[in-house]
Amino acid sequence: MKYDLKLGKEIMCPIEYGLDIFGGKWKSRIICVLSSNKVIRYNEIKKELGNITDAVLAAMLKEMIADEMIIRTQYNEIPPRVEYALTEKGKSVLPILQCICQWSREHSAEALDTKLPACISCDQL
Amino acid sequence: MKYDLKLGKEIMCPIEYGLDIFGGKWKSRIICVLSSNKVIRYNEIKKELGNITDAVLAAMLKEMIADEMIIRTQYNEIPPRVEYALTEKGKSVLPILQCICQWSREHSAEALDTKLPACISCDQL
DNA sequence: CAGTATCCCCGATGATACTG
DNA sequence: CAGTATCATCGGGGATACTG
Repeated sequence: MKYDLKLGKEIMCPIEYGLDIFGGKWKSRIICVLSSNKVIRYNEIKKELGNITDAVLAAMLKEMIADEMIIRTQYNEIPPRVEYALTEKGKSVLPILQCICQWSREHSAEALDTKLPACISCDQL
Repeated sequence: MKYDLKLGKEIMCPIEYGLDIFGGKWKSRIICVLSSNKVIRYNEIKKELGNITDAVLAAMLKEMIADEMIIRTQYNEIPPRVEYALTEKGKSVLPILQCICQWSREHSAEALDTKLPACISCDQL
C-alpha cells in the first residue's frame, strides 16, 4: 500500500500503517535478520532469507528506507559494498514482533495440530 | 494464506501465523468492531466497516471462525438472526493491536506530514 | 556485488446479482 | 437478514535476464 508521502494521500488507520510497515511476506523477516546483525550486506540478507529474488528484496529495502526503518550505507569501492542497518524506529518495532511471535506460539498449538517450527529469524529476536 | 488445518500443510513461522490471523485489510478492523460490542449482528458489522462487500465479509468471518477467533451464533428465526462475538483467543490479540496502534501513532507523525486519523475501530480498543 | 528492467501469475479484494 | 455465486480487477510477489 503506497501512502505517497509527498501527496499525503491514503489517510490510513493506525493499524494499517503498522501493517504496511512490517506486514507482508518479507518485511518482518528482514527486520529480524537486521536485528541480529548490527550491519549486514545485501547478499547476506538475501542468503539469510533464502528464497527471495533480487527484484523483491530491492523493492522491500527501498520501501523500508522510505519508511525510515532501515539505513543504507554505500561504500564506493570496487566491488561495491552496501550495508544495511536498523534505525531507531526500526528497532522500536522489535517488541511488537516479539509479542506477535509469542502470541502465535501460545495460540497456534491448539489450532494447528503441529507446533510452529523454530524460525531462524524470529527466534533471534 | 491457507494453512489447511486438516492437511497440516504450510508450516509457517510464528509471525506469519499472527499476520495471517489479524493481518490483511479487514481482519483487524473486524476484531476492533467486535471488541466494542459483546455481540453484534452481520449487518451491523457491515455497517460499521462501511465499504466491505458481502462476499468479502462472509469470507473473513468464515476464516476467523476457522481460526477460532470468533464464534457464530445462529437463531432460527424469521428473518434470520446471526450474532458474532470474540472468543477468548480473539480477545487475546487486542493487546497486540493496541501496541501496533500506539506504535503507529508515535512513529507516523514524523513520516507522514499529517497525523493518522482517529480510527473508529481502533480507538475503541 | 548490488542491484534494474521486464514480464508474468495468482490470490486477495471488489462488484453485482441472486436466494433460503 | 444473512448470506452464496460469479465474474472482474489489481497489485504483491516471483522468474529471468541484464548491468555499472
